Amino acid sequence: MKDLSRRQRAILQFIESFLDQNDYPPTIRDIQRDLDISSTSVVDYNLKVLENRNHIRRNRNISRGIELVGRVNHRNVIAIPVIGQIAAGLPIPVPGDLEQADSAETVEVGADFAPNAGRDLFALRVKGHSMIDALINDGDVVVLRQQVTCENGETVAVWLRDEKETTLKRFYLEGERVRLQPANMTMEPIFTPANNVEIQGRLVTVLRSVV
DNA sequence: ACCAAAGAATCTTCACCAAC
DNA sequence: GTTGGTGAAGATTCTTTGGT
Repeated sequence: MKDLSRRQRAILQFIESFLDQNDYPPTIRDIQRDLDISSTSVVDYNLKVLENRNHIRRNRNISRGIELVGRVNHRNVIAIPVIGQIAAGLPIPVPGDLEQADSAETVEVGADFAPNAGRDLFALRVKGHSMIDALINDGDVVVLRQQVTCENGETVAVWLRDEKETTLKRFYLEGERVRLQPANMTMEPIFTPANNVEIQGRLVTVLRSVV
């Protein structure tokens, strides 16, 4: 905050209080009017500075494309419990006991990411690089919707009874057997009898941790 | 400590564009 | 025409630096 001019702090504060009062960010002209600035260029200049210093993000393709960095708008956020890990060779907790899952850890995603989300969402932390073929890396969190059926082509977490493994793959039912297709085309799909497969949930989104 | 010069940061004016 | 936004050019203010 110390690296900001008085005007930049005022703009930042205005955006914050505007977001509190409304569910959408202000326009450049809103800021200009409220702070008694004579030109939109001043606002734009200061927004650029704030953007460079990582206080805000801007989407210039859309109107009202200002976003505060590091601020969560709780009205539009869903907290999802991280109930376990997903890794080759390790079973995952059954997402039936969501209620009592002592998931101290939760992840927050924007409501836009998971429309119509209810209590049926859960998250798993990816352990190891076993799913790098699905562009999912060690430490990422996958958000899944709890369900036992799915459409062909959907990416799902499946429990393989015989192998005692959980894996995240694209699901194709082909007669009596199931093809579990990795995202990476150079990798071989897994074929397994349909009754060996137990669908745990469908992939909703992947949260990548950038450290 | 004081002051002036130089450079950086900030602001203004004006013109312009695109979408509605 | 209105709204939301950008860009260029130049003016003003602030900060730093160097000389005394």
